[in-house]
Amino acid sequence: MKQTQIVTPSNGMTPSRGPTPTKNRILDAAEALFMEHGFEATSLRQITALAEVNLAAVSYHFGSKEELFEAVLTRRLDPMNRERIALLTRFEREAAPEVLSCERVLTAMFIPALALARDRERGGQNFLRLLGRAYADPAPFIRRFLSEQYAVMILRFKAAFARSLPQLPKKELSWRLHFVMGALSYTLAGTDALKLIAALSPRDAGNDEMLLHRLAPFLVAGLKAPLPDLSEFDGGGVSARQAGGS
Amino acid sequence: MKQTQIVTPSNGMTPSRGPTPTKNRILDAAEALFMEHGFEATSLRQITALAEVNLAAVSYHFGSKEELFEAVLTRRLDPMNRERIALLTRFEREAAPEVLSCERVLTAMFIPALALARDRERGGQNFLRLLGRAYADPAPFIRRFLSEQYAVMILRFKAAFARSLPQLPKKELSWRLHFVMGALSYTLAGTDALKLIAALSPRDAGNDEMLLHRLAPFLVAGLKAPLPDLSEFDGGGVSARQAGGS
DNA sequence: CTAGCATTCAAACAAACGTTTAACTGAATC
DNA sequence: GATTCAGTTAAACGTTTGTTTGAATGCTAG
Repeated sequence: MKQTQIVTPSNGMTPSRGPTPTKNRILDAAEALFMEHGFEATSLRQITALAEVNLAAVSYHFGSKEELFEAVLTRRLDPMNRERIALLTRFEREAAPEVLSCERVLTAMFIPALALARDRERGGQNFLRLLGRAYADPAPFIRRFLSEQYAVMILRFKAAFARSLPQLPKKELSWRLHFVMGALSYTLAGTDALKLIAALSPRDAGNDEMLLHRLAPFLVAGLKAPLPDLSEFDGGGVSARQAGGS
Repeated sequence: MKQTQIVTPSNGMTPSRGPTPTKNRILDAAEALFMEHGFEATSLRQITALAEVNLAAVSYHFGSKEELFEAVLTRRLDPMNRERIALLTRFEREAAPEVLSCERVLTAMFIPALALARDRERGGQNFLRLLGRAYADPAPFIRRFLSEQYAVMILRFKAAFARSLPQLPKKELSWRLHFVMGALSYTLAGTDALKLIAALSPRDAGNDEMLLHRLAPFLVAGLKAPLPDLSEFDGGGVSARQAGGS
């Protein structure tokens, strides 16, 4: 039926006669519009109009609007997370037998995101905002998709962080990683939101590179923070113990 | 035409014959549904069905779907931000002539949010998630509304933070406040997202109180972090150096 | 009683939605 | 030259959307 995968004849035989592969035109348009208006607020007609393809092409190539959305995310997310893991592995190998520092682990998370943000040619800047938005979206299919996409990477990095912060209980680390992801995705999502707080020079806003370099020390300090006093929670009912672990 | 303000006869004259003021029923239903599905994905028909009122009542009482959304936010946000400012002022008065500590300023931000999270009777828990979602929404009318709602409070707190962190340049403080708001709203928005990272006991998830007590030390440490090395940005070149670390 | 007024209601509005259909294209395969 | 099949197309599918209308309702005041 569908699912044919365009051939992309990178060798010489067929001189790539097609104007542009429809599938990619749709993905590019969808990425731009999903980024700007979100999933629900973007219609397939807007997408196909911008992509200059037929409306039915979406159903044909992707099946549904939801599957299109997943394809838009996968296209960039999958390589980025793969890079993150590869980078972390390389860092660990280079540092061996020393344990990786917390900063270094965070760096392995940031560099691929940074590279994507810089890759203006292929949507970069905008895509990270789309991702940040997806993180806050409660739609079940988005949540399911994201946790599947991120599960491997998160577990890998959680283990690395645990090694570099041995004094931190497992549960506390989980929370702090959550905060890290929060600040990161919110920061990436909210170019507009910046104006809420800051009197920033126009040069600064939209400069994701500098942004992430400012974010990193903030997060590292947070990760290394002393443990919170949760005594008031132990006193009460079912005892929210703080995971003796270490 | 509209805008009549229900009388709420709290005294004895008319024994409150109306079953429930329509306006509040709509607000409650809208809050619950906007929280769960977001603004675009929630229809007025879902709202009026849940509220058990006529469809046209929304247009009559609020004018439009967008104005209803703003009313839902205002109802809780306005008092909360007023409380925040009042609390900060009280703290400052009590501490005078000493400067307020960074923790203390953050506490003034958190306590009203915490109180709202606890107020289960009036939507609390769910509302904070709705708010976190709104923060990530790029819809112009939402962005405009939020910055109007927050402008006063943010400026007030920014000044307070500046006093308690005198060594921090203004611009750096702006960024860090942005990160703080990011971690906060993402954390409040993402009860579901928690499961992405953590192996948390069911008791823990959804316990916003403990959550904020874990978040506070994380953010204080971030606010107090040493300044980042931004020398590479002064240089001018794009230079993808990989963040010295370790 | 009557007039005024705020509120509710069922019904309808045009517009836009995601998805499906069936006809058609054009190049490759036998 | 007929067949096959991935790809494209215009048109229509049945829903659902936010908003508007005009008549009904019930209370308050003159």
